[in-house]
Amino acid sequence: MIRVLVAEDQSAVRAGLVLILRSAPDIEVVGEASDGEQAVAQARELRPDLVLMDIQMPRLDGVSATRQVVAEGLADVLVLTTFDLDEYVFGALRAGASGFLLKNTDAKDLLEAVRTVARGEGLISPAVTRRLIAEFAAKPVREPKADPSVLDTLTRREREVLSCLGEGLSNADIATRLDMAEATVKTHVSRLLGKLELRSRVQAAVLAQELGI
Amino acid sequence: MIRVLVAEDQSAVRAGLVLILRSAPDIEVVGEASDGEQAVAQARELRPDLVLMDIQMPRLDGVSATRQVVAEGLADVLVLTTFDLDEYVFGALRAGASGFLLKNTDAKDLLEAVRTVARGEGLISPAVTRRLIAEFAAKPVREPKADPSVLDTLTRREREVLSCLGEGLSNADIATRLDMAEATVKTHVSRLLGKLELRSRVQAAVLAQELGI
DNA sequence: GTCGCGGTACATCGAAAGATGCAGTCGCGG
DNA sequence: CCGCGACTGCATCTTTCGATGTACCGCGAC
Repeated sequence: MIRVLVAEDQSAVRAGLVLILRSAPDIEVVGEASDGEQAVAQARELRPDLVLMDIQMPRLDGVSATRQVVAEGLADVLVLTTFDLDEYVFGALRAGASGFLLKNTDAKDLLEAVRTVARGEGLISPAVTRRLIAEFAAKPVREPKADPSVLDTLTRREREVLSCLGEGLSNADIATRLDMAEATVKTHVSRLLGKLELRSRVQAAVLAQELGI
Repeated sequence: MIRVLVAEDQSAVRAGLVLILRSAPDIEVVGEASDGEQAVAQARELRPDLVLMDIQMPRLDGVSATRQVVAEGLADVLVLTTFDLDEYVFGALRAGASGFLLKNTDAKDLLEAVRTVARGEGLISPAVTRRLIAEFAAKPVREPKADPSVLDTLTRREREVLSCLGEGLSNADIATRLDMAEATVKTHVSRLLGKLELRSRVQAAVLAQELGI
């Protein structure tokens, strides 16, 4: 039995969804929420297998609610919306949603989608999939030249300094932020340059950038 | 009528696919190819609506063939493979495939997939979708803060110097590469720092990185 | 022409960065 | 306990950087 929580602010739509879900023998609607905060609260309380989440909701929007539910590991989230705006799609997926459906999906497909996500798989409306693919393909390939393993040779302090270098801070700035003498900052800079085989803080900053620090 | 080209090196599998496709009244198999080069050639010749493309093929693999077909705008490509290796999936999608199916997909879903892609939408096997989402979500958000327009205020020489800064070169290094006195390099650095409202070459280097220079 | 202006170029000088030596503090095995 | 090594911290000294003033050239406006 798949335990589902329905989060949708328009009661008419919510009733329709619940009706559809109840029609399936293997699906149980364990709760309903009419805004994002309720959705998160009920997810904590009821521990459903899956949350059917609308995006447009008062108090806490669906994307934020999704982020929270996923972050706490409460349930998988299947996002449901009327509009397939890129902003919504990508926002929801980044927030950790397992699926993204448009509301024009018919009852049969909705049930199938719920089962698919409950199986731990992912699902996206075909109309949206193409744009997701396009977005994905457009992503620059993560240059693997920046090897995170070299960071292992650095001490914690050195990593902190490196991070600051990545922001373009001067030694004095770093000294203030990390609360140490400028001379000490220089020591750390010098040491990490040696370990990373770099010749100046500029190269260190570039490296920090590539490593996403 | 959806005109389909089937590209698959194993003749038994290919026969099976053709059989399934022919069973649909709205789908027509206009050609078959047993390797990647044939697939591209036939796509050029026959101009199908869609190419059903296997990944493992001799002479030219499916990903490369897909890239070529898409680049020439010949047809949409639906990739079909036995293994859902990340390498295949991401490679195929980057190459411009509109869909990605596993071979364990049943006949009904295969036909539906063909129709979906032919409609201009996208389609991905549920088993693969979740990983695609994960991969997508993991991508760092491309910070748009780096505004290429600020570069317009720089002179050619200053842009050249900025580019060198992005590589982490010292003033002496830059002087050598651009064949000018170190003092001159300093002038340019100083000027571009002013124009870009930066406080050190380190920040300039970081900016150059973000701008992909 | 010649005046102004933007781009390029160089020299000087104070400020910052980087190398180096050294000291205090942990934690660990002998 | 003691020695040892790794980490952190600071001070001194040389190198590099960056701001500033100046000069030359090419080009369009006057």
